[in-house]
Amino acid sequence: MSYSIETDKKWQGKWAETGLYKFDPNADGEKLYCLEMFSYPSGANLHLGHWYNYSLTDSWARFKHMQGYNLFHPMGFDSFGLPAENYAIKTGIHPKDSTLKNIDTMEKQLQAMGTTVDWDYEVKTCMPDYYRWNQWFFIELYKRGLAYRKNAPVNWCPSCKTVLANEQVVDGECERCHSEVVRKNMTQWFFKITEYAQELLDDLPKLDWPEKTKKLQKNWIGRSEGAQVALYVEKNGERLTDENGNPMKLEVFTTRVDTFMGITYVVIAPESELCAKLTTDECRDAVEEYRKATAKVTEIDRMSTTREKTGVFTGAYAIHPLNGRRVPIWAADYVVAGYGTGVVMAVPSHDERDYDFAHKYGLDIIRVIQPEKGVDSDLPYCEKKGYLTNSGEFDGMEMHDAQKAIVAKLAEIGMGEWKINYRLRDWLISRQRYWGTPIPMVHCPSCGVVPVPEEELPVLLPYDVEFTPDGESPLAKCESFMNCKCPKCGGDARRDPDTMDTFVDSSWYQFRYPDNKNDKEMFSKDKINKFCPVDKYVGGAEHACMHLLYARFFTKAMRDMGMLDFDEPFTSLVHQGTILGPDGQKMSKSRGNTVAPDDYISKYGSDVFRTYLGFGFAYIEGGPWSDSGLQAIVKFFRRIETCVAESAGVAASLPAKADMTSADKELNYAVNYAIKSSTADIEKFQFNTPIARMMELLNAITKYSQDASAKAEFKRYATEKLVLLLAPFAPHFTEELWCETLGNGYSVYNQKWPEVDESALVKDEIEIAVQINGKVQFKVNIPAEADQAAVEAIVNADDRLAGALNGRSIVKFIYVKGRIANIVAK
RNA sequence: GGGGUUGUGGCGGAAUGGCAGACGCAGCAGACUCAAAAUCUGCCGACCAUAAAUCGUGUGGGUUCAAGUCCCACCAGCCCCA
Repeated sequence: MSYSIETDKKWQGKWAETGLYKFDPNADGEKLYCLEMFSYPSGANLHLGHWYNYSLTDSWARFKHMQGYNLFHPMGFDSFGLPAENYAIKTGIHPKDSTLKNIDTMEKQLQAMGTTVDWDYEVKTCMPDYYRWNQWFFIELYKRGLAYRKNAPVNWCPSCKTVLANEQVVDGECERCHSEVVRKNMTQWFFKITEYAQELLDDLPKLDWPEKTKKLQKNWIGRSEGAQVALYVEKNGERLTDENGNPMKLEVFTTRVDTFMGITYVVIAPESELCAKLTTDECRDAVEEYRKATAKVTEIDRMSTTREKTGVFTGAYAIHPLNGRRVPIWAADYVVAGYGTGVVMAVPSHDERDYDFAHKYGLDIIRVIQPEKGVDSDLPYCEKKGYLTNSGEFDGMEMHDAQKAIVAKLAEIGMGEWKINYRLRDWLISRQRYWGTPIPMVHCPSCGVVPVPEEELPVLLPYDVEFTPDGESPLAKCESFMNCKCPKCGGDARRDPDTMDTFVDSSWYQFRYPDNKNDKEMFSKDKINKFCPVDKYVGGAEHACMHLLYARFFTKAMRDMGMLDFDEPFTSLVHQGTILGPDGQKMSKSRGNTVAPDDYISKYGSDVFRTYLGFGFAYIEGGPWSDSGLQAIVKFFRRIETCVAESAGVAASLPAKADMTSADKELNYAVNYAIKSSTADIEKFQFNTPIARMMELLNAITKYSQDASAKAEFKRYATEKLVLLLAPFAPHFTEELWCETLGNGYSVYNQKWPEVDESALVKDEIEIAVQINGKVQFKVNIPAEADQAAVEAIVNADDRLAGALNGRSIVKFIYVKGRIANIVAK
C-alpha cells in the first residue's frame, strides 16, 4: 500500500497494542530525558507551532533511542490559567469541563502525530493530585521564609472591576473594555527568588543553553555593584527620627557614589509609603493628586528615558551627611517603589534624567566630576571617568579612588556601605482568579496567617463558584470554601481567596513526570536523582526569562530542602524558531493568517508533514509558512516506495572491499556520507540538511541501479540504510517499508542507528581547485594523501599553469590538505 | 537610548576561514502521451546574442595567501532592556 493517513492509523494501532513506546526505567542504555515545554489545552486543534515543536523534537528523540539511549519522553498539560476562565465568563461553560475536554482532544491529536510519548507518565496541572504539591511546596517555602506576604500594586480595571494580568493591559488600557487601567495596592504572596539571585547568575555558564538566552537571564537578574548610602531627613524644620529615637535615614542605592557630593535633590517614588510619610501638610494635596496620576502610567512608560519627566515637591528635605547641604525631596514617577530602595539620589550634573528634571524645575546643578583635572566639559557629563571637584576633601581624586574614599568615610559614621543590587524582584504569585491552585493558607482573627496542615491537603478548588468579574477573587464569594476552622486554635477562620500564578505549576512539572503517580510525596528523591535533570529541553524563546528562571529557582530551593541532589533542571536547551504566517507576520486569529495542519495531515499523512517541517525550515530560525515544498516530500516518499519495492525479497549485503567496482564504491561513499552528516546534524537540531542528504542518497541508489554491474543485494543494503535514516522523521512510513515491504522484523524503531564506515569516505583520488591569488584558475586530480610538495609538482607540470600565470612569477605555494591549492603570484 | 540577533538567487534554504548558492520549490526546454496529469532528462545568480571575461552573500573599510564566515563603522528588520 502506498503511504497515507491510513498507514499512520495502522501502525499507531500496532504500537499501542505492543506497547512499543512504554518507558522501562530499568532498560539498558544511558538514560535520556527529552522534554518539550508542555502546552496549554486551548479549544482549537493542535496548531502549526505545536507540530513544529513536538514532531521534530520527537524525531530527535527517536534518533537518540535508535542510538541506544533509554529514552524518557513524557507529555502533559499546563491546564490552569486565564483563557479557560475568560471562556467560562463568556459562555458559562465551566473551566474544568472545557479544559478536560480540550485535553482529551489534544491527546488524540498528539497521538495522531505518532510520537514516542509514553502517556502513562502524563501530568495535568489542574488536577488535585498535581496541585496539592504546589500547595505542599508553598508551605515548605513559607516555613523557610521563602514565601511571604506584602503589599504590592496590581493592575486594576475600574470598569470591569477586576485585576488584570500584565498581558491583559494593552497601552495602559484594559484589553476588553478599553478603560484606563490603574494600579492598586493589595496584600499578596511572594516567593523570594531574590535569595537565589547570585546563584542563578553564577550557574549560567555551565548550562548548555543558547548564549542569547543566558544573556537575557543575566540581564534580567541585573546584578549591579555599587553602594548603599543614606541621608538624614528634615520635615517642617525638624530632623526626623525612627522609632528608637535615632536619626531617620533615607537610604539610596547608587553605582556612582563618586558623585555623592553633587547631590542637589532626592527623588522618591510617589506611591511609596515613605512618600506619604515625608509629605508635609502644605504639599499633601499636590502630592496626592500626582500619586493618582502616576497610578495610571505603566511602569514601562515611567522608566522610559524619552518621556517628559514630571514630579512634585514633597515639602521635606534631605540633609547630606558629609557636607550638610539641605536638598529638597521630590516625588517623581521616574522612580519606581519596587525597585531598589524606591529612593534615588539626584546628581543632575552627571545623570541625564536628573539633568532634564533639574533643568525643568529649576533645581541646582553642581559639577563634581571633571574629565581632566581643571577641565570643565559640558553638562551633564556622564562618562565613567574623571576627577572630583567641588567635593571638599575629595577634590582632585580619580573617581574610582574617590568612590572608595567616600564609602569609607560614610561607613565610619554608619551612613553607607558597599552593596550589590539586583534588578530581579521577588516573584508575585497571588492571582485574584478562580482557575488556579488555591493558596493553602488560613487567616485567623486571633492567630493570623496559618498554613493548612499537610494532612488536610489538597485544599480543593470548589466547582460551584461564581466567576463573573466584580473585583473580588471568585473564591472570596464562595462561602463554603472561605469558611474554615483555624488549624491552630480551632476558631472560625477564612481561607486565602487567591490562587497561584500558573508559572508555579510549570516550575516543577519536569520533576513530576518520572513519578507522576506518587501520592505520598511531591516526587521520590531517588527517582528524580536517577532520571533528572532533563537532558534536552525544547521550547519557545518567549519563555527565556520567566519560566526558565522560576524553574531554576525551584530546583535550587528543592536542593537546599534536601529534595534532590542537583543544581539545574535543564542541562541542555533548544529553542525552536517561530513559524510565521504566509505574510511573514506572526500568526494570529485577528490577523487571519493562521495555518491549520489538519487538512495537510488528512491529505498527506503525518509523516509527509513532519518531514516537510524538518526539510523546509531551519529549525532554530523558523520563518514564514509556505507549503510549496510539500509536494517535494510527497515525491520523495513515492520514489522511496518504488526503490524499496525493488528490493523486496532480496537479501541485503555489503560487497567485500576487494570486490567493489567503482560504482559500488561510489554508492558506499554516498551511504556513509549520508549517515555521517545526518548523525551530526540531527544531533544539533538541524533537520533540513539530513533530509537533503537522504535525497542525495536516494539519487545515488537510483543511479547505481541503472549501472549494468549493479548488485541487487548491495542496493538493498543501501536502501535499508536509507529507510533507517528516515525513520525518525517518518515513523509510520518507514515502519511500513521496514516490516511489510522489506519483510524485516518489527519494529524499525528498535533498529540500531546506522554507523559510519569512515574508510568508505576515504577516496583514493580527489579533485581540488588551483587558485592564483585567491581566484580559481583550474582543477586538478591528486592522490588524496599527497603532501604539499607532491601537489606542487602536479600543479607545476600542468600545461594550464603558464597561461593562468600570464607572465607572473610564483612567490609562494600553499596547499591545504584535501581542500585547495593557492599560488601567490606577482 | 543601551544590549542582542539576523541580512546569501524569483522563493525555502546549504556552506570546520578554502571551488558561494548543497538539497528542494518555482520557471524554461525536451522525452513519453491523441492530449493532459503523473513520471523521466537537461538548463536554471547577474551582465552578455553566445562564449570568454567580469561582477556577485545589506553598505563601506580592515585582517589574511584566501572572507558569506573574523574585526571596525554604518543601514535595515526582529527580539530584549530602558
